[in-house]
Amino acid sequence: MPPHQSRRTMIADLKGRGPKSAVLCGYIRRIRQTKSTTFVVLHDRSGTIQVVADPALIKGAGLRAESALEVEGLAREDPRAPGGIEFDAAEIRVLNQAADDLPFNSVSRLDDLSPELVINYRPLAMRTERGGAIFQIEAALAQGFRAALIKRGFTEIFSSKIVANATEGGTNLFPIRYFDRAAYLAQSPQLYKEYGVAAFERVFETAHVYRAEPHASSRHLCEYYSLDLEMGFIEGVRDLIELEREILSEIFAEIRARFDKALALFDAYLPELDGAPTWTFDDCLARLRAAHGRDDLTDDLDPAAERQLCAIAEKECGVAAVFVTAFPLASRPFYTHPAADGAHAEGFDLLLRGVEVTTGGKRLHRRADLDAALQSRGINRSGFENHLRMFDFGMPPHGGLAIGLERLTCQVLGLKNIREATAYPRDLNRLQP
RNA sequence: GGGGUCGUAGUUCAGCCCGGUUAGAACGCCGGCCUGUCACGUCGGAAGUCGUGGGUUCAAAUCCCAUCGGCCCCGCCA
Repeated sequence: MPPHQSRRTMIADLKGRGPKSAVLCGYIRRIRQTKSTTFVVLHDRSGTIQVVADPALIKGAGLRAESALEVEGLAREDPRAPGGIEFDAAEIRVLNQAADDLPFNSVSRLDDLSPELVINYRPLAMRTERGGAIFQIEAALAQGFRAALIKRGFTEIFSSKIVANATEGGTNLFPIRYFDRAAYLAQSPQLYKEYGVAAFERVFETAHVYRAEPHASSRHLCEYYSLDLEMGFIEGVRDLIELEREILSEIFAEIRARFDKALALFDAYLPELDGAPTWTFDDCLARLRAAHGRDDLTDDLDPAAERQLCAIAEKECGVAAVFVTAFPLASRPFYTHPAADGAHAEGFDLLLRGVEVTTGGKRLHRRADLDAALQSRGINRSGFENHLRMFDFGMPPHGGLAIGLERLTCQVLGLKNIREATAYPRDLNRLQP
């Protein structure tokens, strides 16, 4: 432990230890004054405690919520204190005074504030119980993804986010200047994941990806965090669906256990995905026609259909999630492996609680097939020569999937806007903080 | 990108339709009082270029036009 921390005791370590003199460091959550006593609710990363101080001790110190303090004193049990333990302050040092015009504080309800304000003051918002839990749970989801895959023999890769070509389609990339050449921010690690398969069979990457689509919606960002995996020697899309079922169930179980208390602050939903059905795109259309009389969908689902399908799945199978397979091939990227009928894709989406959180599928693994796919889509093959070469050394049959981390966090916690699960969102208008 | 809606103290809002005294409230902030609070209570105070620019009018937070921004829905996707 570094010397400057050696005197400090974490608040959580005071519980059940009897009277103990200590130095606490933390933030003020609340101040309550009476004539004889001032109560300061002090919070550190481990917990919260009521500090009891003589008014003379803090007279003129101008204590305010959110200020950073160091408090020296004695912890003791007291039935009058919240939590049964409190801290008698002998000395209080203000390490940094908070401003007197903060728009909210760490005990505010973020729901009562404008979303914009919450983003502009993100670190302060994260100091609230609920606002902090969102990002701790998001971190746990990403960490759970990595742990589940490492356990299954996947190797983590770190691909460049500066690329020369589009991987999915050419219209939605952010162009950047790379010295005297044109380059783009990567919209997906797709091609690099496939190279990873050629080397390691199973790889994953978690990183930001960039989409220059000027959409204004509650579930899109120009920069989002993608949980990506790719695996070799698969037989079909079922291998991928079963893998995702397993790892998500595993991650959700871990989060239910670890964030037991925090989850109560949300409309949380972390189901076992064993029961989630797998329906083909045509099955879905039939169900939507039967349940909602819809006959307006042809090549893709719309947001209303995604909500309706999850509701149907919940009713039929008890889980508000659906794996949708066999989308029409034309709506999928060039590297998509067709299903046996040639018209549909050997791919899938996972709809969770009404929103698409995953897209995955089997990829073309033979150079000639990729070449033909590029040609039939009218994509200029000259930029892909180097890419196609990577398929010349025994690229196995393979496939993979990508989960949008912020979307997953939203769906799991019942958040309404993806910006709630994005610390520093990038959208059409926002570039700061 | 299309449609809808909103922008007034630090914050959340009322006022706008039907233009007219010093633009209000709650919370927060500052100060006083209060034998231990725990959303403490209580008394007082400070705090607003009414998003921005233009127009109509004797007079604009209020009406008109433009512009910028927020939120919701759609398109598209993770």
